[in-house]
Amino acid sequence: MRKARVSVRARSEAPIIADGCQWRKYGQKMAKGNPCPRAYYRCTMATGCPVRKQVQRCAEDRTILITTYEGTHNHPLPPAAMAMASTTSAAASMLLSGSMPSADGAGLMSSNFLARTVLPCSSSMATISASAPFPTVTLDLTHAPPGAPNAMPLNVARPHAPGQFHVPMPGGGMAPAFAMPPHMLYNQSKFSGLQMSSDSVDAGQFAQPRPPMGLPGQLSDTVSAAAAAITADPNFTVALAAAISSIMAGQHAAGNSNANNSNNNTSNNNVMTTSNNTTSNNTNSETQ
DNA sequence: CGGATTTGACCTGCGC
DNA sequence: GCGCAGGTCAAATCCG
Repeated sequence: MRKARVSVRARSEAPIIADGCQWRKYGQKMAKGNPCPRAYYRCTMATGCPVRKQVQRCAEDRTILITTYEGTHNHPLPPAAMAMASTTSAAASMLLSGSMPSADGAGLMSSNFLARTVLPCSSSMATISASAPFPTVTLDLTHAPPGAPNAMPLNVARPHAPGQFHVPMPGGGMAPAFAMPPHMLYNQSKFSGLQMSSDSVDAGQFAQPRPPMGLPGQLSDTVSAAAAAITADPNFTVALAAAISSIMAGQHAAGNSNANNSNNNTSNNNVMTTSNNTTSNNTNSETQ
């Protein structure tokens, strides 16, 4: 079963993006063709959490940090991360619904549709790769929001692999992607869940102690606060990284829950839901 | 002293 | 079959 990956290209001076999860470094290798070493991290927020991430600086511009997430959290994530996951899960759903073996045509088109539908306000660039060994969605945050001092057209220098699908997000800044009201975020998560499998939605999405339908007031407040914090936080990549982690978690949950109905999902195997996983202390909330 | 990081060795998959 | 590159392991080391 192929694993879906979500990679985030972000401009960061720090050696690693603080995404709210606890990571333990377990290896480092020099990648061919890149003078910068690639670091391997494993999630240590819960014992046995299979989530891993690779961190590598872009060879073309070392201020860009490429973080690739793989796997799924098997532990709960805080509501704030869940809210972010709702948005990013949309990107993941695009990936999973559009990167299937036969996704060269219609699949990618639907991805485009989803991209425009779900992330209408983001100026970030979502790249869906259907030809890669693993279905991969790349969120390119190197396009800083308007007014950002270090906004640079880095993307143009990046060689785009054939088969990759770029979805320019209309809108002003990337932050607005998270500026939607909480119910919107939740609807997004439902939407992305519905793109996949109903089982996934039931089993994986929001496995936290809360009603499956609708957003309780308390959670709504939390999410709202999180969204506000995110939008107000200049360090947007932190938030996104946490969200990506959550996405991957959702994928895993979907995969698990789909174990008994894989025949129903052959066209979109392993779709993700926003699920249960969650990063606990999000850096955003910390910084607020 | 315990946990995290470093780093060389080892394993595995893939291309030639 | 062989060599290479990516990924992981685990002992040594570092740090709070």
